[in-house]
Amino acid sequence: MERRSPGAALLASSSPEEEEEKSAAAEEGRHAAMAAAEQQQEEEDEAAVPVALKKGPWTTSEDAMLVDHVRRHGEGNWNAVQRLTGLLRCGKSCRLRWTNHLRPNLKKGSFSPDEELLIAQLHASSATSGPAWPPILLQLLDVTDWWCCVLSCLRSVQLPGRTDNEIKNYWNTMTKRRQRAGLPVYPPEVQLQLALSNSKRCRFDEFSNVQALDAAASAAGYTSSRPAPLDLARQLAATSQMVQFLSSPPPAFSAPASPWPAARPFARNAQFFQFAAHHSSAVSPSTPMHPADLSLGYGGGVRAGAEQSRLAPLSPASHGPRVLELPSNQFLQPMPPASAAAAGGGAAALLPDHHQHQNLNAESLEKMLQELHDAIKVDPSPAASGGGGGVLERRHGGGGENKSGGQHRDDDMDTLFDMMIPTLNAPAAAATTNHSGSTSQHSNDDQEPSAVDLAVDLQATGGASSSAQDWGLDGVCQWSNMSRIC
DNA sequence: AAACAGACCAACCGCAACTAT
DNA sequence: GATAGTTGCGGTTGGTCTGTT
Repeated sequence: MERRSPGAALLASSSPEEEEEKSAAAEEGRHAAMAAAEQQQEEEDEAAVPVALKKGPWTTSEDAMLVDHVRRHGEGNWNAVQRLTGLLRCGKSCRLRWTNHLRPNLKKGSFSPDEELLIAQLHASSATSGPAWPPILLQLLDVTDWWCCVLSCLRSVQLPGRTDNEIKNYWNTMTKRRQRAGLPVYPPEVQLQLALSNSKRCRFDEFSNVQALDAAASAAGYTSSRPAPLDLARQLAATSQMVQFLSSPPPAFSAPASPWPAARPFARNAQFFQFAAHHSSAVSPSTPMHPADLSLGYGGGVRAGAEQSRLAPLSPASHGPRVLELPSNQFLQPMPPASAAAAGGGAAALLPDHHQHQNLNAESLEKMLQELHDAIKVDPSPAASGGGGGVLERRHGGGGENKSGGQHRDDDMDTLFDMMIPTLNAPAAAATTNHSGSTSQHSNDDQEPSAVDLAVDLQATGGASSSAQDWGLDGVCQWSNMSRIC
């Protein structure tokens, strides 16, 4: 039951001729709109009467005006839309319309089993850690928010093209349905995840009891149409690659003080990686944000000490032609390989070759990650560690010395590697266990992967998100995927 | 065929957090 | 530090579609 909005139809791909016609029509409409807007502005100035903003469903012409506005000015500053285009919609409504319907690379249609499971996992973690769908691994590992942000890179590709609203609606509907049916909201593997989040010091072999989980899944009413369970284990395995890479060589690793507040970690993360052109708050490639800067921004909004503690550019390529941030590069603007790699984050590095996007240069990605690793080895400045110890210190009792926070970070990292490294050291056996167990339970399931390799099987971790068409749009890596989970 | 209920989804609202001035 | 503007998130509502009776 897929219903396409007028806006979706507006953005649907078509022939070049049609595109030209559309473009011309849009241009014409834009001029008319601009003229109307100017006239309206004059009238408003004269009358000084507040304009009655329109509510309710959007029309195609309104969509066209909004799309054209974003095409010209980029995302952000939504309240200017009404002023610049004459669109009788409040900025909030414009943002919502763009985000949920007009934005390119939106994924419509029903959720796949992979996505459903991921949503359950993400929701389960948010149930224990607060709002904003935090990374599931944060609760499992209790690592610093810095790591939270790194791991968010992985999560960002899990549900590409899905909007908050879409996920929210799905979740509300699904939970209502399941509760009405007397079934548990979370699938068994997510319940296990919740249990493990309490124990924290879980080990990989705790994930290997696939048959028991599948039995529980059947008992709980989850059908065999979903993929093999324990994708969480694969996520952990895939994530551990990222973690291990970033932390190599492990003894020298030193994570900076937690730079971001616990809430909305991913918004911060997106800012960290995006390049600015329009948005005032974005980070330009020539002025990369050091975590310490951000830590100073925590609470006080100050970026003192930025000059002496600048993070080296993630990649030399990031000095290349300036690319627009989110809204603009979605309009098929080329992206430097390193930028594309950054957009892909660690997850892209974990993609099997046949799943990697053509623009994702493995070497540049590796280089970027190495630079990132080097950057996070930089000791946080006193100001940063003192003022921005922030989340970590609060998590561990708050107000502690920097040294104390560092010790906690060490503990966190011990926990992290204690869990992660065995995943890498013994992936084959575990994969075999997982695979065989799953196959026995899902022998009729066409979605069962033909070969399970914990070290590289990101397809399982990201579900449908790992396909090339989901990751890229006509050769452009989807930066919007970095801004949120959907 | 009509009426009804449930599901789905777009849109709005209120609040909180963040940022710039 | 105060304030206004901007943005994001979660809850909620109302319209539309679909399946059932």
